[in-house]
Amino acid sequence: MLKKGEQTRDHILACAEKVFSQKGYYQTQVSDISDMAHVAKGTVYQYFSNKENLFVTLLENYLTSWEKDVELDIKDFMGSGSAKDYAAAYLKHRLAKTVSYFSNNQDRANIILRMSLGLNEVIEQVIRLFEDKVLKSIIEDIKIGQNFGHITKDINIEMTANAILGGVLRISFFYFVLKKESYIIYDHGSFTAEFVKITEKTLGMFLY
Amino acid sequence: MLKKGEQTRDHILACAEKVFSQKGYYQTQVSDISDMAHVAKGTVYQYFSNKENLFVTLLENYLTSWEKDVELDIKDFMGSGSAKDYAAAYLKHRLAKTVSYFSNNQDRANIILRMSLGLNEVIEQVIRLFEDKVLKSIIEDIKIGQNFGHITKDINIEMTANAILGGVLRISFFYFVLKKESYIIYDHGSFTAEFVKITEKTLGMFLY
Amino acid sequence: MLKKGEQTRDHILACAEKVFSQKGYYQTQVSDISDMAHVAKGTVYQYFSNKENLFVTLLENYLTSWEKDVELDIKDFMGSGSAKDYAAAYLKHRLAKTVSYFSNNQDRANIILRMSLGLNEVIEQVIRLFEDKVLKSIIEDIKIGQNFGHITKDINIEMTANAILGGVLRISFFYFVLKKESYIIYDHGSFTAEFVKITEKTLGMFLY
Amino acid sequence: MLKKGEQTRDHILACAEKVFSQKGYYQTQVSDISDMAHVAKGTVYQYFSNKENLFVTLLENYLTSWEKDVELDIKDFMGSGSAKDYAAAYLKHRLAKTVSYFSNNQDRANIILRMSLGLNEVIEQVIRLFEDKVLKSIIEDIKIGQNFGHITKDINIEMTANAILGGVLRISFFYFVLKKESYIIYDHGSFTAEFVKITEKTLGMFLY
DNA sequence: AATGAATGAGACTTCATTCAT
DNA sequence: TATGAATGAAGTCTCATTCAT
Repeated sequence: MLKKGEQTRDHILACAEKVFSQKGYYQTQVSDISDMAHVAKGTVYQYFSNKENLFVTLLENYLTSWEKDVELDIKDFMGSGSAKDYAAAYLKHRLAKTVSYFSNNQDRANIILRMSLGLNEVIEQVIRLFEDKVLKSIIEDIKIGQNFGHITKDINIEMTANAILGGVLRISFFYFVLKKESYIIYDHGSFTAEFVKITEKTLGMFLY
Repeated sequence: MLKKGEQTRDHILACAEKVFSQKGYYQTQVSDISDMAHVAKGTVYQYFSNKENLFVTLLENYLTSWEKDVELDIKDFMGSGSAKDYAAAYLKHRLAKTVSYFSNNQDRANIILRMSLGLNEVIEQVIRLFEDKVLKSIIEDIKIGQNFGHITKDINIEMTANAILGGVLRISFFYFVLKKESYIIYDHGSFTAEFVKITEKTLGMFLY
Repeated sequence: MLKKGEQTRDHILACAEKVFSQKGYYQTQVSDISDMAHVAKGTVYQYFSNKENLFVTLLENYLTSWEKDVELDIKDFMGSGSAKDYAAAYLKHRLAKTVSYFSNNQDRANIILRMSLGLNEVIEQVIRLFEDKVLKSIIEDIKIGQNFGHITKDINIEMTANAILGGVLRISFFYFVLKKESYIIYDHGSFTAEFVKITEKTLGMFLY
Repeated sequence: MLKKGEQTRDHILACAEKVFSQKGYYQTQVSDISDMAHVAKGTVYQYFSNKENLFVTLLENYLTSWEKDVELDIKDFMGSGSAKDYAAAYLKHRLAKTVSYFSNNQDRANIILRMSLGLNEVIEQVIRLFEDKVLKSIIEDIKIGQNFGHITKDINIEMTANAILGGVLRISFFYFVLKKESYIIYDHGSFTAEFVKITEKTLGMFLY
């Protein structure tokens, strides 16, 4: 069980997420957050050295939780056939998890995909860390795929990885932030399946 | 030849582009712009009702100039073979032009792809207009492709279009904003060719 | 006892009264007020949404305090003879109280009688409310006087009421704002008596 | 006939009167005036050293024109009976003329009665000059009346003069600025007659 | 651990005035 | 005589941050 202090901190963080997602970094005032959290402004400063630190804390949590989310859960793949099939399933898994990651928390999606860009150097650095991590994981996955033979070797890995990252981010933003209503028509499974199919084509998987 | 007033206005706009691109919207002060333009702060307000209006004017100009840039220039396609070939060339043309659009002016790329996001409702609306326009043009191009037969009909058009838009934006951002140095290794033609190739795969063009 | 916040607010209001009275609305800066109050500029904005609101708050307080001041205090009239005498005394009371109201606080007099006029629509409205209230109270008193028989019925009530209102305001302005030194020669009672005598004549009281 | 320059100057002055009357001194911008006059802002400064000077010029013109208006036009009184009657008629004449003065130009009335107060020391001084002049003329008229015997000697001249001045100003303001619609019900003659009747009572004329 | 009144640097914007044409 | 683009001092207001309680 969390101590009183921890609880307050987490509550402030949760409220900050909502407010930042709605208004953006510069347009939210610390008082918006403290108001929503029903604490005094000063209390926010007991847990976070300043507004930027509060925002960056959110972003860092996102990075951590994304890494945890896309980690392979080994039992998902037990007994899934040949090594090649295994590797393909692994890629799908990671793509699906990343999409899920955004669809599961739309404030988070909005902050990462829209609200964190071009703010200032400190924040920029953190968001870049996030994108780098995702980009590198895609690149790694592509290389694994090439080794296992379900992805051809004649592609521009970096550019393709960026194309896929762009696709993930844009589709997440489009369906989970901009057009929530149009996302409802999908069930989660078929939505992900569609997305994976598109990505497979971009990667040229199974085309031979 | 432009009148004095027009000249000043355009000069301010050009300086604003540079400053906004470097510092972002909220971090640039009107005085940064007037300083760079070597005019008094008040002069900025003779031409633009406020800071937001100045920024929005930039964005609106971008929309207009993108539309003009991707317009088909008929002589680019003269004697390009069958209708199907023609249509495919047309799609490539528009993709290539959009990528060029960003590579040709990096301040512009920086502003559109990074600095305009999540600022406030008015600005958001304009940037959304931009993205909408590009998205719609991709959707239209896909449909044309399907009619001409070089794009299969069994794809999720909206999601695919978003994947491609995401790819365009991310790749532009990555190579023209983030990693300028890594872009230099490409010549423009081969860069575009790579990009088009990836997109063709995403679209499943010529795969039958 | 007042809370800290209330105290500060009242203190700011008191200083604002002094400064507005000395310099007028547009010529006083918020910093003049905060300086005199020995608080930061921002503190003024904690209690008043803007400069206009601060000024209007003053004016509204004036309206309230005038109403309270001219309210009949019943013990002032106990045992004062016939109904007619009573009614006449009542009128005198209210005239005297209004004059006193201005003589008791010269900053207030200065603000109401000179500094609030022609400023802007919001402020104008409040000051008009004040004048309307006083005018209506005079009209009412005249009608009562006519019913009791000490004021003749053959007068133009509205114009007479305006003449009296103009007289009250001008005399207050002249003796309490412009020519304070010349007011000193009067004691308060004889000054008021003189004023009431003039007004009685304007009203044609007791002329038959 | 006026020269071109004189014409422009007068035209600016006329427009300034309208705008100052509508918006008040601080709320009107020099550009409001130049716009209405269809001249450039710079042109205003060819004829008036600054905004204040433009306003003061208006006020000074008012003073001059009032003096001219209330000057005795001797033929109005030819053969009007006894000296006493003559003197009484003279007083009425001046009161009536002053009321007419305001009713004839409502922008002027608005500026003098409302828009010139509490602005700044220079302007204050001019408006004070105006009021002083009118006050003195009333005082003088009262003394003449006392000499001729139609005004009693047992009145407080200064206070009475102020009461009358206040009445004139307030009634002018009320009927010519605030409640124009209610003034229309009067014909000018009967309106003035009512007003003079009230003033006579205030002065205690003919009460013996 | 929490409060919230107070701070004050600094942002945006206005507008009377100037001056080269 | 007229113009209107340019100026920049000065004003209002904001809001992240502090600190005594």
